[in-house]
Amino acid sequence: MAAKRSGAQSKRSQRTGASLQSVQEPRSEPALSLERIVATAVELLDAEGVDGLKMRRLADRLGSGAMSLYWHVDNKEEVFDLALDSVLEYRGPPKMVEPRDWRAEVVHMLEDWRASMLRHPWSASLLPRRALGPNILSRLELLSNTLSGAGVADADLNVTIWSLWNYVMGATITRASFDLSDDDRAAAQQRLTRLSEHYPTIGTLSSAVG
Amino acid sequence: MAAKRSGAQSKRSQRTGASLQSVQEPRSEPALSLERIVATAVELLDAEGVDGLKMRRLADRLGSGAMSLYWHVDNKEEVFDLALDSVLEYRGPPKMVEPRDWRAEVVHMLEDWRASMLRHPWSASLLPRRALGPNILSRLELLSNTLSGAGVADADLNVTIWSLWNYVMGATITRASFDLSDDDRAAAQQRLTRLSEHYPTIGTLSSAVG
DNA sequence: ACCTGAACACCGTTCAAGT
DNA sequence: ACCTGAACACCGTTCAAGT
Repeated sequence: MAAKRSGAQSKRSQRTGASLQSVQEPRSEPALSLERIVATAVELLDAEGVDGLKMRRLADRLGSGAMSLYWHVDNKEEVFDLALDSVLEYRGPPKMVEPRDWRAEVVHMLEDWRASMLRHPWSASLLPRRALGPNILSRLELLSNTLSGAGVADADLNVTIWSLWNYVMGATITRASFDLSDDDRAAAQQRLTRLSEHYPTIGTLSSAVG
Repeated sequence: MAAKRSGAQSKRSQRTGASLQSVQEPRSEPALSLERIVATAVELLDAEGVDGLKMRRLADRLGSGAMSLYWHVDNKEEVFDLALDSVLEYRGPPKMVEPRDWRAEVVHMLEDWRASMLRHPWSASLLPRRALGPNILSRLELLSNTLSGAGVADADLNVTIWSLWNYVMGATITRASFDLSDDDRAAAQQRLTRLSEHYPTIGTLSSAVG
């Protein structure tokens, strides 16, 4: 996903005095691009969570000045939206199955969707609060078309789609937030067991959420 | 919910010079208390959403200095946790039904839970990311006990509870985020219909989410 | 015990400017 | 077209102090 086309001018090479902390950025950075910004934002979100994404930190990782981002992007919210949608891209079902089985196709897309969100735990809790990007809209469109082709009446499409949406979100969002960070997870676990004295039955609840 | 016991000393009455913007705070404020802080935080969250809760703004509403909050509360996160849990309090099923029907009891608690979250749309998206407070733990405990009493084997309790949890969350979280703010809602609606050209079927999706 | 203002560190973003 | 640092507004929180 990282752009690698042209070599960068590395205008800041003259700045390197002692190059103490330049271990993080080994070579001259490629030019800034929306693609690279989004990919790096996803990395940062994976590593540090939603609160870890700061414009300056993102710029640092990209080896650029903090303000350079604002030429490619309007504001931080747009970074969130782009990172979120980029993670939800759907490449379609495996080519193996040619006999178009609508049920298998729906299940595959939904399971892939859930897997994508679990791979990037911040995305699940972000998704309901942000506008729907093109990739998630594509998934909904595919779902809609497949169900429609399978014979679901137009009048029922709405409820069907939102039911599936709700099902996947419900089966994912709690599970994903358990994976948010090891610290939180450990703390939550500890808190649960500590409170098990006051809430006897609940104390035995494992974290097998999904 | 607002504490009303003792009159406050109103030490800042001597400060009022022209009292231009004192329309918002009609009388001498009651003393600060955790109860009052949490109740006001909920008000603020209802009115302005998650991003609208700032310590200074909260203090303003309470008619106190910004730093006074920090005597009652460790940090902003604790305010979130307390506000969230306060909104999830369960007062139990109506007294009418004496013949303890476990199914009715479970359904009532879950529907009440969902209704509570929809009444405070910020709470649904906050719940999966925060530690479980005493009120939500009480609900889980009640659920656990009721199901157990109804004959659900201990080995199945875990899966049962989390399935119900996931179902309620799925049925609530998307719906709640539609109610987050009228601005967002309108923008999302407009965005959906604008994008309906590229995604023909999706464009007809109404917001009848839940 | 309870409250306060000044001050600090940090962060998103504007702006005027550089190439 | 693309990038930059200085500067501003804002926010959470520390601290030393008041009553």
